[in-house]
Amino acid sequence: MADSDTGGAEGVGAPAVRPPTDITRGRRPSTTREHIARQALDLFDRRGFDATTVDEIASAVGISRRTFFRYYDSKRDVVWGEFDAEMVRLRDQLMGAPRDEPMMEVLRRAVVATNRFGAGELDELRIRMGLISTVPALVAHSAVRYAEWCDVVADFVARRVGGSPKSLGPQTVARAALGAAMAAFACWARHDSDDLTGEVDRAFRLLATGFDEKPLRLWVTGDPQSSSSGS
Amino acid sequence: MADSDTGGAEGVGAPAVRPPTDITRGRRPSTTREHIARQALDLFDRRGFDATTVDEIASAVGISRRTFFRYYDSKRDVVWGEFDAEMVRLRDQLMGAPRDEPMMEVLRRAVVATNRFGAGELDELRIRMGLISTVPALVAHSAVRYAEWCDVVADFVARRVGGSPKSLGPQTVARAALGAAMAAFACWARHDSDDLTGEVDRAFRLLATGFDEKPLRLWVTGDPQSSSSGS
DNA sequence: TTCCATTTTGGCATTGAGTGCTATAAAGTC
DNA sequence: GACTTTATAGCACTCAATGCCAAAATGGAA
Repeated sequence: MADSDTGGAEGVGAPAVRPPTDITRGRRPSTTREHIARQALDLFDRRGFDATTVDEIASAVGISRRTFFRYYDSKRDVVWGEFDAEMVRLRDQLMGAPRDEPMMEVLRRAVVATNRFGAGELDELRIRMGLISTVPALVAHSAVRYAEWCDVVADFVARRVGGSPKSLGPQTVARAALGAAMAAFACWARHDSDDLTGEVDRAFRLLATGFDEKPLRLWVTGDPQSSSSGS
Repeated sequence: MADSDTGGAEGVGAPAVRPPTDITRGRRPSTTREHIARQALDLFDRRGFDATTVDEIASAVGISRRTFFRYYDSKRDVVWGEFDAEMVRLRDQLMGAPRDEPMMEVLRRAVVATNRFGAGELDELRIRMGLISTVPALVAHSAVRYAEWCDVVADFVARRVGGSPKSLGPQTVARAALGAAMAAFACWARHDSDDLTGEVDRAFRLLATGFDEKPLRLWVTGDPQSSSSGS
């Protein structure tokens, strides 16, 4: 009550910062999540994630340690950035697909679509993905951050094949799909394949064939050091 | 430098405890990993993982906090128990399979085989699996603990289809397979399906068909509460 | 201008995990 | 009994994360 509501069901990672409307009352925030993320990623990239303390990040941004934790719930969360927003897109993509399109095809196209990024974002994204797939603390945290992603996929699968989203079928599809996506991300972040969506597409095509060994063209693609082009 | 090495490349989870042979020199250990695990799991089960401090575990066992960390690298590692030993079995199963047997069939049988447990172990295993798949800190840690599992599978796949174990194909199979296994574990730990290997088998059969929607018999199995029969 | 409500910030204290160092206790050997 | 080996306990320390409260900053109202 006593609140000029305008919707604003957006404050997932930003607790009190970023009010729903642009009313400017009270003290203005001294920084932004984006600014903090840029400074932090720069430190992570140069000194390493574990070797960078929250105090150093806060000091680089020009805020106190306590304020840092008002913008991000943890040091790890900085690396994920605005990941939550992408989940809405994934759900829309999955639920908006025609019923007669095969399930795994919908899934593949949805994941590919939600992972298209502009050329300007790719450098920072590669740093993020590289950290997520190599630093143990972040590899660990990814399981928690991607849990909601799994829920979205499991809901979609449950609608298609029936049963509860918690039952074996939907859960297996969701977690296997997550594995495929993470494999694509990690491979893209490792070497310099500039084609992130291509890697995702290939991973999901492999998944949808049940990893059949016969179509070798699906297997010999993303291997930069061995295959010398051709074939 | 200045270090009398004796080999001993076995100390993964048990740093100084448990020497390779049974020579009894020096002070004898005052407890065992198993004893600590039992006490800790009991506390986790009753009070919750996060609400249980290492001090409480140590006090329950009758050792000091510092000694606890000589038996386990972290509080989370207690829940995994002797997980490392199973990895050797998995590798043996995978590498010992005949070349003409289909890859995904070998994988399914290997994972099923390494997850057979005696009736006496199932109660504790369910507690472990329940914690691993529900407590956020453990869900997170699972990504790190299962990384080696993924490496074993990726090595196996790379031998079959060629290329580096780090390339997209093997990585995708490995991570998707891990997802399938985790889904089976979680479903088994949730409800009271006493058939753990059955769940694993079903998950890997789904995976090997590329999650084809048509064979409905694969999808409608593990769904205890809903499924009022009829579509 | 002064007071007030609102919102962000910063400092302080606290908890808890995890690590390094050192002294001590227990066991066998000479 | 002296010596070596091994495990333990205790202490100090770092760092992430949280709760609490006072102070600062901003706009609006009296």
